[in-house]
Amino acid sequence: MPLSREKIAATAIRLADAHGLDGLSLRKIAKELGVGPMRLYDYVINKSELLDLMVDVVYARIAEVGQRSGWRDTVLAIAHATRDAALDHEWFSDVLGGRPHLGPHALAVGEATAAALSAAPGVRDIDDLQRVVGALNAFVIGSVRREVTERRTARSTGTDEAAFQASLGPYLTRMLKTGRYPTVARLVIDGAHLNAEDTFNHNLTTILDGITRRRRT
Amino acid sequence: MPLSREKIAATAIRLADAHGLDGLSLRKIAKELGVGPMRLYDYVINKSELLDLMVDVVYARIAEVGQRSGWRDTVLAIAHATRDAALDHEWFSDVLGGRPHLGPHALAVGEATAAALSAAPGVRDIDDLQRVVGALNAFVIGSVRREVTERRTARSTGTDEAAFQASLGPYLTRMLKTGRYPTVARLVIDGAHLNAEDTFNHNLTTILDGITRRRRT
DNA sequence: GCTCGCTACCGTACGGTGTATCCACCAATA
DNA sequence: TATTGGTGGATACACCGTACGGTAGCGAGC
Repeated sequence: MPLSREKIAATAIRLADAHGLDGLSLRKIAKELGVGPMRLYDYVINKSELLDLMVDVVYARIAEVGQRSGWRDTVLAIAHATRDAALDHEWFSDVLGGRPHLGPHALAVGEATAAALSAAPGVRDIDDLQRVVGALNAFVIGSVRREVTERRTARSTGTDEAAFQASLGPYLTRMLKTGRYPTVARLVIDGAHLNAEDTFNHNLTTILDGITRRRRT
Repeated sequence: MPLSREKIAATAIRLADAHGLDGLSLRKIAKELGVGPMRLYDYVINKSELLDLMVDVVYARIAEVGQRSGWRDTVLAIAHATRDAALDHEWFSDVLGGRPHLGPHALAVGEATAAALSAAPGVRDIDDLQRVVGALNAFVIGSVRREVTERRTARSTGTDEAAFQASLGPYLTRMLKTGRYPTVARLVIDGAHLNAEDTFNHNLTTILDGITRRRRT
C-alpha cells in the first residue's frame, strides 16, 4: 500500500494527539509509516504544509455537522463542533487563530458560519457581517484555547486539590496570600466547580444574543 | 556590567520582536549578550521560563494603564492595552491563552479586570464573575490572535491588491471562483476596508454590553 | 605561607530537529 | 545491450535545547 497525503496526515494526527505538537516530528511520522524521513517530501512541501493538511482534516469533521434548520442552530452546532474537535485534538487549539485556515473544509466551515450569520437579525450589510463573524470567531478561538490550556495544566498538576496546591501551590498560593490579588484568589478558590461545556454554551448564547441584537440605528 | 534576568528578558524580547518566536534561540540571545549559550542557564531554568519572563514583562506594560474611574473604562483600557501590546510584540499573541499566565504582572492585570467586572451590573455572584471574565478574555485573546495573523499574512503577501492576488490568488481565488463559498467570497472581496481598531472596539463594546446586561432572573 | 576545597564560569558534546543533496537501483526505451 | 529516467534511501548540514566535565580563582584551615 503506497503512501498518500491522507495517510501521512492521519498518522501525523494520531501522533500529535498522543504526544502534542512539540512531540511531532517528520522523522517520527516516517518511522511510524516504516519509511525514510525524506519520503514525506514527495507528498508534502513542508512541515508547515503538513500542519495545514492536519488542520483541514479536523475542519472536515467540523463541517460534517452540516446545516441546521435555523441560522442560530447552525452557528451553535458549528461552535460546539469546533470545541469538541479541539478537545479531541488538543494540538488543534494551538494553531487556532494562529494561521490562516484556507483549506477547502476550513473554507466550508467559514462559509457555513458566515451564511448563517448573514441571516441573523441586526446583520444588515457586509460590514455588519464581517464584524459579527469576527466577534464570534474570536470568542470561539479564545474560549477553546483557554479551556484546553486549563485542561492541560490540570492534567499536569493532577486534578485533586492537594496535588494542585502542591504543584502550583508553592508559587501561586504564596502569590495569592500576599493579598494583592483578592478577586483572583476568590475566583481560584471558589470558582472551580463550573461545568466547562455549560459555561461555553452560556457565554456563546450571551454573545450571540449581543452581536445579533438590533442596535439603535 | 553583569548579566541579569531583566537584561536577558529584554534582549530576548528585542530579538523576538525582530525575528518572531521561531527565530528566537538561546544561542542567539547569548551571542547578542556576548556570552556563551550556557551562561543563560545560571539565570533561567528553561527556555520555557524565559518565555514566561518575557510574557510578564509585556504584562507589566499592560498593567501600567492602572485603574480608571468606572469599571467599564477600566476594562476597556486593559483590553486596548492588551491589543496594543500584542501589536507591538506580535509573538505575544502566539502565547496568549496558550499557557497559564501566572507572573506577578499578569496576575495584576487579571486582578484589575476581575475587580472591575465584579462591579458591573448583572454580575451578582462569583459564578457570574467567572463566566464574564472568561467570555471577555476569550474575546480579547481571539481578536488579538486573528488580527496579528491577518497582519502577518498581509505583510508576507504584500498589502496591495495585485500582490495579494498573485500570492494567495492562485489558490484562494480559484477556490472562491468555484462558487462554493459565496459568502466568504463577498467578505474577502468587499470587506477589507474596515479599520481594525474600530472593529475591535465595536465588538468589545457589544460584547461588554451583552455580558453585563441584567438577565431574566 | 601553603595547601585544600569550593564556587562560578566556560566550552564541548549529545541527541534531536527540518531539510538539501547525492546515490544506488531498476524499469523501460533506443 | 547500452542508456536514460525516475524512484526510494541514506547521508549530511545547520541549527536547536541542554547535560556535563573541566578549570581557574579564591577564601579557609593547618
